[in-house]
Amino acid sequence: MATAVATELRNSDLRSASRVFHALSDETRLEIVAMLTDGERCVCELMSAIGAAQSRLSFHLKVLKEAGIVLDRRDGRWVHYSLNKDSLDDATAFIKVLKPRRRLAVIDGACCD
Amino acid sequence: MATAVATELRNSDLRSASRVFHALSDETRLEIVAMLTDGERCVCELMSAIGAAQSRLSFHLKVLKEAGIVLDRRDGRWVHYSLNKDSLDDATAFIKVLKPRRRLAVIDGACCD
DNA sequence: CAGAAATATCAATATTTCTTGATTGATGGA
DNA sequence: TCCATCAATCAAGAAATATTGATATTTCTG
Repeated sequence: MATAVATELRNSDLRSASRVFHALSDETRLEIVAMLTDGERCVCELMSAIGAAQSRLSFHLKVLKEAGIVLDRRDGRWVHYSLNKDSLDDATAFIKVLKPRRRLAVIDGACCD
Repeated sequence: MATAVATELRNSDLRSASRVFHALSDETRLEIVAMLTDGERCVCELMSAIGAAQSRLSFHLKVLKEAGIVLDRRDGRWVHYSLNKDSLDDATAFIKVLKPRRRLAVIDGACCD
């Protein structure tokens, strides 16, 4: 039995939203995103700022990239990462859809029995 | 070396934010939250709507509750869950802090070399 | 061209999270 | 009180994620 909202949300929406939220669910990745708030950074800068091993950082950057949260740009030997503002807007929009709207259950009376 | 934003974000903020995002990172839990958008529901309703075993649902509700996303209310034999609007607002506010602000790296010139 | 630097990838392991089935606790009705 | 119902918890196993160290790839420099 689908609710109004459940009907609005396609499965693909759920999947991509959960991927974005998963990408934001790790403290290391949040630190990365916070650093990128000031502008793009290369991996080497993130490494020293965050104090994580290179392969570990690379792993987390990949998660963020696959979720669409960051973009990468190669410049010679360096790869610069930056935030994808749109993806954060999408996340915000998704949360907005999830907000309480009306209290049907209370209006309708008890659910059960 | 902390950025301006990193300075703004205390560790406890990162921890609670990652907990909230983790709670939203699972499709089953997003379905639950979507259902609760229409108002509070008891576990039995969620079970049939979502088609998940009781212990599985209970597990996910606990994750949501510990992240502060849902509230529970006992009513006789039933426990009703509802959304905590504030927590979703907090998540939105947190994402807002994470948005790109200016492009220091570009203004400053290359990071490396 | 050889070597170094920056980053990605891979394989192995560790850690965390999820699912399932069984048990337990609480509540209300006969 | 006894039983049924609703929901939380627990234990065990499965699955997904994360970490580490080693290796591969690309690009720059001498």
